Amino acid sequence: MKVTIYDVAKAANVSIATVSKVINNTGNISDKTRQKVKRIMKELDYYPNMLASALMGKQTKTIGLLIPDLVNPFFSELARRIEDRGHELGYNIVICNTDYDSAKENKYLLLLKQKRVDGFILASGFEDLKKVEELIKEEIPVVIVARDFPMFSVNAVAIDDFMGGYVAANHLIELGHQNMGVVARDLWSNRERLRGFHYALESHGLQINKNFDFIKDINDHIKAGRHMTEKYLTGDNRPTAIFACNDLLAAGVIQMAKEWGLQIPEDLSVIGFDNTSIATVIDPPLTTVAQPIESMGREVMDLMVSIINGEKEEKSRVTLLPSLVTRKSTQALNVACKTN
Amino acid sequence: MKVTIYDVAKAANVSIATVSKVINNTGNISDKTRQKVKRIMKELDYYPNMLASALMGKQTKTIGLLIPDLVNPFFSELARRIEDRGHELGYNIVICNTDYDSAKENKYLLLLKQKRVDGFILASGFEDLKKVEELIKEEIPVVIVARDFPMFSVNAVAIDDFMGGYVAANHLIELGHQNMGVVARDLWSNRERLRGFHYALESHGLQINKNFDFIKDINDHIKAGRHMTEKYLTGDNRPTAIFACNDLLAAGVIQMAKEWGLQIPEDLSVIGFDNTSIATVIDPPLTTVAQPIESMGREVMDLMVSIINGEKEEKSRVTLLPSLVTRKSTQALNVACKTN
DNA sequence: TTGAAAGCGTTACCAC
DNA sequence: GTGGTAACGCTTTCAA
Repeated sequence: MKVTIYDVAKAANVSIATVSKVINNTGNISDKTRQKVKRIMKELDYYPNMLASALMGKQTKTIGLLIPDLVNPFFSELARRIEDRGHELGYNIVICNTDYDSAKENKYLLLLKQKRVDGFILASGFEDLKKVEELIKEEIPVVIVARDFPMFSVNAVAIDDFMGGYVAANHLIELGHQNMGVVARDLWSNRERLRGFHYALESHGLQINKNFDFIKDINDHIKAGRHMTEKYLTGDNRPTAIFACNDLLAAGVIQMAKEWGLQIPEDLSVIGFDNTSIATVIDPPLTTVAQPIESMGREVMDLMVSIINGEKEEKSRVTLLPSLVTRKSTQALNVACKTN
Repeated sequence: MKVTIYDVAKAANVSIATVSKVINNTGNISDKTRQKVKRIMKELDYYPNMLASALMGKQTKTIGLLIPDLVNPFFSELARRIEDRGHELGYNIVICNTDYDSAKENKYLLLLKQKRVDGFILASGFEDLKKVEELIKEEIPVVIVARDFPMFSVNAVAIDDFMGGYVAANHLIELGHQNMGVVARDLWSNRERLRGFHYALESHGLQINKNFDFIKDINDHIKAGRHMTEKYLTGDNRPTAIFACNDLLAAGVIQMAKEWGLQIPEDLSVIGFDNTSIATVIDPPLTTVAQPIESMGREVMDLMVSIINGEKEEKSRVTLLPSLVTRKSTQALNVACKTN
């Protein structure tokens, strides 16, 4: 059988209260007994049952992470950074792939509440915010990450998506592009990026390509990027540059453009978003708007822990700034292109 | 405060024993009380505290997954499939990035044992097997996945790595290649793949390129692939084909070869391993030896659950078979190449 | 068909 | 300094 605090107490000839105190470094106990108890614990290969201590009101040292899809490199990298920081701080991460499906979100939420996780980090869609409000009402720590946030008070860390779109647009404008397509999903963050993109264009008297439409295909970003690109290329008034709202979409754009015999960036400039590892894997290496994924992971975990420890009175929002990473997939508008 | 089974019992005018029975569908209770209790649970928004029931000997419905690195697409895809199947079966997954670091492995193992996870799935390196033996001795369910296994009795699911290497070699041999390089790490699975590769070559009287060496750089597979490729390209007796032991390494190989002005596959055939999502993202699309990641995830989780439920008397091993996925990065040896 | 009570492995308060 | 003991929220026998 498992060895418990009783076994240790008996073997050390002390009470369980004493053992508990040496485990937690609380109370006053003589150095002699402390040493003895520690020795016995080693000998018996005893390790405390955290379920029991959590039942007594201690933390479970476990955080639930709800994320749309680990296969998406942005999220797997984010998950990795969150887990890294969690590990440093003594927390384990339970990972949940939601697929933007609110039924799954709810199932996970309930299950993890039953397991008494110390808090939730939500990277998921959560277009429906009732559940988030519920958590807050139940006083369960929540932090939202990597999506922009609702109008009510909630802890969050995210980048300025509006600015990200703005940066992307300015880069293309500086390169002389005037006819730009966008590939985006109908999600909050993508809408914000689009808004920023629009904003930059408008201040230069430009508009995005008429053939723009939000993509519907949720399952496969690459396919979606390909599909939307085809639409741009078959349509009249072909864009000379495309802004894809994430790197995966951009990969699809590039694939399809190549299949059409276009050269990137000579015939079409492509800019992505996220700066995931695939940006350097595809050919040409992708110019993209970088999210500081590592900092985001760190910040969100730090924020979570400070909330758990009651160090935050007020809700707080951390906004990180995106930055342009220039690689080879964008270039100045080639005038010859206009004949297309 | 949290609502407990006592609150429900009081509100329903029954004992907590009765409430417990309706929660677990055990014992005999009249339909009338069952309905009443259920109604009250809803009204009070009651959900059972799983810590308490786990303390009483029930499962925690949580599995620890130790994996080297979520950023590696092979592992993130595997983790996703495991989590998917776990979710279907009512289990949550705690994810742990070990970076092949046995100190981290040990920390995670201990921590999760304290949290009384129902079992461990080990995708990590675990070249040191003492810890695995310890788990088995403690009768904690363990399944090893995606690495070949030690000489002692342990549950495992993996592909036949030897055969994978063999398949890769045969493909290249059929294409007429005679001078082949390999890019591999000094890990069990890679060694097996290499052994299979060798075996196929030898039965055709061939040997791998003399410049072969295991790569040491652990952090960055792409960089490692690039580096090893450079070695092959600068050395005399240049290979006409390269077998990279995973897709990421293959991506590095292709990058470097292109930088040297080589055309893939005209000047150099490249074959990868894993068939992760990046195989279709890079250019040209990568010919690779596919691991059936989805099946692996499913099998490993199913095996884990059957062990937890005591349905397995003996240890079992599931060996899945790799298969060749032909894309554009390999082609028949171009005779003109030999002048290189 | 229902309920009382013992126990799961801790922590924390209060005596001694 | 140390120990007894009442929680924590649940499951499970055993009586009623």
